[in-house]
Amino acid sequence: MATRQKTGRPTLTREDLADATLRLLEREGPGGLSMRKVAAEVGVQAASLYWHVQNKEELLDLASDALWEGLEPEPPGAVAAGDDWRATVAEASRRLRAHLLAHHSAVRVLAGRFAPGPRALAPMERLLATLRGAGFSGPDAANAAYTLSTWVQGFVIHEAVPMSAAEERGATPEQASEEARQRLAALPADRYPHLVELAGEISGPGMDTRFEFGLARLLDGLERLRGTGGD
Amino acid sequence: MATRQKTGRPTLTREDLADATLRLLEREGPGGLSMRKVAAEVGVQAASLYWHVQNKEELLDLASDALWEGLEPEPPGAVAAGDDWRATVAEASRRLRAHLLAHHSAVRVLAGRFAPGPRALAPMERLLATLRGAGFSGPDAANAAYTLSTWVQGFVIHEAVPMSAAEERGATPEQASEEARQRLAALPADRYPHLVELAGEISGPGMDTRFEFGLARLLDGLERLRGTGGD
DNA sequence: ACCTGAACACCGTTCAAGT
DNA sequence: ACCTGAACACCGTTCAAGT
Repeated sequence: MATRQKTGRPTLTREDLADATLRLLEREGPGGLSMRKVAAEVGVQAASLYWHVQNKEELLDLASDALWEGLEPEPPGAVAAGDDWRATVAEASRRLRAHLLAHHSAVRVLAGRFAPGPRALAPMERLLATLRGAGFSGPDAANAAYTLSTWVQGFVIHEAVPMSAAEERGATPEQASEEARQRLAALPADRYPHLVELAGEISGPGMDTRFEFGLARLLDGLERLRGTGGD
Repeated sequence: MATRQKTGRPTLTREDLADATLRLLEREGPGGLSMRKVAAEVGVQAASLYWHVQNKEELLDLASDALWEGLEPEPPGAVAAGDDWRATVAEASRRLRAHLLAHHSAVRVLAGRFAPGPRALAPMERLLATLRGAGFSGPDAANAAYTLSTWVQGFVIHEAVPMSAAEERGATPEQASEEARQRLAALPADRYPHLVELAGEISGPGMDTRFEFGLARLLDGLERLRGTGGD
């Protein structure tokens, strides 16, 4: 009894499994994930998953691709064409960061699977279009897009991991960053003079500022490559 | 019988456990890791690990910190002081990438744990020293170091994951990147014109070129912030 | 202080069997 | 074509007990 028909959908999709995995990850955190629980989440026995998916590995790959779902394109009207490629790229980067951060628990688990899946294609295409429209050559646009997206993802991993870890321990991000600051400040000043001096700057949590800093440097570097630098 | 004394070392260190975990990860790949196997690797029963470590989570954190071991400082004499901060930072970045890539299997598993542990302190201190020596303010140096290291780590994750995944399937990196290229080239050209056009550039495997591209952009952006742009 | 043996609840995966 | 039940080998973790 209690077969799947009650959901109304004819059969289980691989997408359904990916979504269920992501949902479970957000709800129970890392470690709360198992084939049996994913199966339960979609109303089926664990063994049934192996009809749709080869193994857990493949399920996690599907989930990591599903992470791109819901990343909205920046509104095209909000930004002028031509020379304002900087604003467009900046906005896309900020949206990507915010989107991934909204799934920080999943990011922590899926970080080791960041590889471009089918759902990452559309955002990548948009970024390439912006860059080519700004006058970058094909290879430069490809390299620039790669640099930007690896940076944003690396940034978010570093942001999401302590966030998710602190959450598990029941601490706020502020508490966690204050602890980090104290650890740095307590270091031997003769061996680590700069870490001690800059403990406050290093341990955040001015993450927005830090993101904008990196973004601005990257865009400046790209602008210089592009040849002209004025507005 | 067969107690630990035969190794000569008095007792098991947390460092020993971290090293054993890393060794196991490299040797058996992701999925070949278990408390029982780590215990066997150090010649002990699984239950004994819980004397040294709270749980598997903590063991993996130790291992992710051990990943920084063996990262050699760039030779100070190889690079002139003062204005050649670019060369020093570039060399440090290349060394970090090479070092992490030499542990790509571990990187794939530990990617979701990239947070600064005790062994990451020395490299970070060196980077900060270089940047401050180049004239960056404290906050700028802290932000620049953060940007650089998140980027390198994000880059390496994207490089290591397909590498390690291909290895598991018994394919070479070249085969894997050729497959990726074909998948991109086969996309509908009306929806993804740029991805199709740039399939070759995007799927690599010109990873060295791509790394140098990102590094150059980042350094250019930092140089501009620093104020002057000559040599 | 450090390690073992045995146990518990749970896990990923397979496979013959059902519809 | 899709799902189940039962089974297998293995897992993380606890805990009383040993030395």
